Amino acid sequence: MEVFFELIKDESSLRAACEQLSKEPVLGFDTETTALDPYLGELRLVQFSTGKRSVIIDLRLFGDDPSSNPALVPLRSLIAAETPVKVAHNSKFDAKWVRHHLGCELGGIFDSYLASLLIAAGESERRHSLADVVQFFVGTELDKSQQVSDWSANELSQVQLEYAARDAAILLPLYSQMTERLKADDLTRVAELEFKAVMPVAQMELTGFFLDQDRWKENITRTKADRDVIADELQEMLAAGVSQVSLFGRSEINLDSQAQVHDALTNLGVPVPESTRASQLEPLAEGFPVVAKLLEYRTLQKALTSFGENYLEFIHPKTGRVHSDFRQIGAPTGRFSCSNPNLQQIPHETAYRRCFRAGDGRTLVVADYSQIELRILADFSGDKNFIGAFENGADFHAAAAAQVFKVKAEDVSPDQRSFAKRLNFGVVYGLGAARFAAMTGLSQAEAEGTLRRYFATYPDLDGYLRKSGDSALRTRLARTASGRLLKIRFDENDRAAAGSAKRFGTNMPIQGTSADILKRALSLIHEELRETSARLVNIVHDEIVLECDEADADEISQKLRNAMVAAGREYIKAVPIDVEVAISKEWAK
DNA sequence: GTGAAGGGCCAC
DNA sequence: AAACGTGGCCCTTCAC
Repeated sequence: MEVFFELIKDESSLRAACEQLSKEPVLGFDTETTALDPYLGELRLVQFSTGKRSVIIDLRLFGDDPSSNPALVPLRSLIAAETPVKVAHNSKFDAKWVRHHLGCELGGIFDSYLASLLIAAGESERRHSLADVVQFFVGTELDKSQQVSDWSANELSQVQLEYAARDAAILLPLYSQMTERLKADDLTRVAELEFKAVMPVAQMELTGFFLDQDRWKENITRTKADRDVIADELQEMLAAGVSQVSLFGRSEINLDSQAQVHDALTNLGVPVPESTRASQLEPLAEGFPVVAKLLEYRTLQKALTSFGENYLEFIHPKTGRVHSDFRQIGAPTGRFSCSNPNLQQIPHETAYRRCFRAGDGRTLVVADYSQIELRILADFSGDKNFIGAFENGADFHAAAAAQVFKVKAEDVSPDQRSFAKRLNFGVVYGLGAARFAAMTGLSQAEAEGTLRRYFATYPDLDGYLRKSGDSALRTRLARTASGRLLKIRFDENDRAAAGSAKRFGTNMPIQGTSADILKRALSLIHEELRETSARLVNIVHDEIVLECDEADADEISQKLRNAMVAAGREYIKAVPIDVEVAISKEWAK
């Protein structure tokens, strides 16, 4: 593929080129950088393409700090503008570099990577690299061999420039194919929702979250000491079952080995179930102190291995903060995933959460949706009683218990509330009587009775869940409120697979609508707080954490709440949206 | 040494 | 007859 390109080296040709480009409705957009981390590398090239012609800007020729060079004003305006639309593949990457090195936002995003994920609708075997997506939608081969070439060389080779030009150019035919496909699959609305969330996420990754090293290390030291004591005691207890085989005193077993622990427990006469997971062992803990000790060890060991030194390695040498990778379509439901490190699985205990805190003179604003998935379920089902429980005061689970067990609100027993709560959460996932019995200690018959009673109280909820599951099985499709699509694949001869597919198909619209709402909130917040001291630092499915100047905290928290409620109302009409907001120096409530 | 699978457990 | 959804990441085990 021959691509004509112009290499921009000076201010006047840049101004002329930007003027021309700004008249286009759509541009391919790409960057070349000397590293993957915007804090550690140079933004070397910025490329635009109309498809026929590409423009390559060599930023090395515009000074050491492009963000303060007035010659780049036309470039920044073009990049930040909502039109032309900028088609980019994984635009979060380019947005971070542009934000950090040019000091402007990337406006008018059409992201071919996110679009590809939406169209794939959960088909996990599909790949989404630019080359894969171009192959799939345009039908041409794309050579990516220059992607890892040396973009820090003083003189870029003709081959490199042609690669840069072509990568931007291919995005135009890709755009026209993908927009058609998005329309055909009724995915335009959710695509727009995703594209508007890119910039907030890019900014969040750049900002990072401050992790207090000293506090974190105190945790490690304390946990290590506790773990060592427990490990010794556990070895001692387990040795009773295996000591005969060793001539050299006590034989150590590997406490982290499933198989060895299982054998040792069996030798001690413990009736170990097939699995030694905590939920299986818990009933044995009372009768067998060694089992209790093992569970104690596991908790401490988990804390040390998953939430220990490893997190400290992620503190950035330049910023002193943790910059995780957030994938905005991390799950086929549309939920985010987070890694390196995962900030969505920090233990709830204060000892851990308080390590994530605001910088000096700053404070955190922590907001989360109250029972958002249950509200979505209430709205979707239209069940009058279920909706009513949200309107009957603050304690939803108690209100539900009163309805299910037909008692006055003030007469709800702790057990009744607990049953109702477990059912409320469980029904979203397709909880069955056996599991409910196992988790509550009820007999199978009692569990079945309680489930029946629950669904008798909420007949339209029952009806909705049945209809939703049946439809998922029949059509093999599910959608969220924004139109996000899931294709469900299963072998219909495999009953377990069909059951699993049915539960997934039922759950996806609920979980996915929650993700829709969060993403909508992100873009509203981004707009609303653009000129303020507030920065997004973390998101956890139904929770948003901002950091701002202490003086602004009240105002920011108001705006955050308003944006989150407004986002919820766009999708949920029949049930009030409730957001809890806290202002705190630490990420602990 | 490396990588995949399986078990386990943290979050929502 | 079925067995509660989504992720990331740790460790062990086993194959290459």
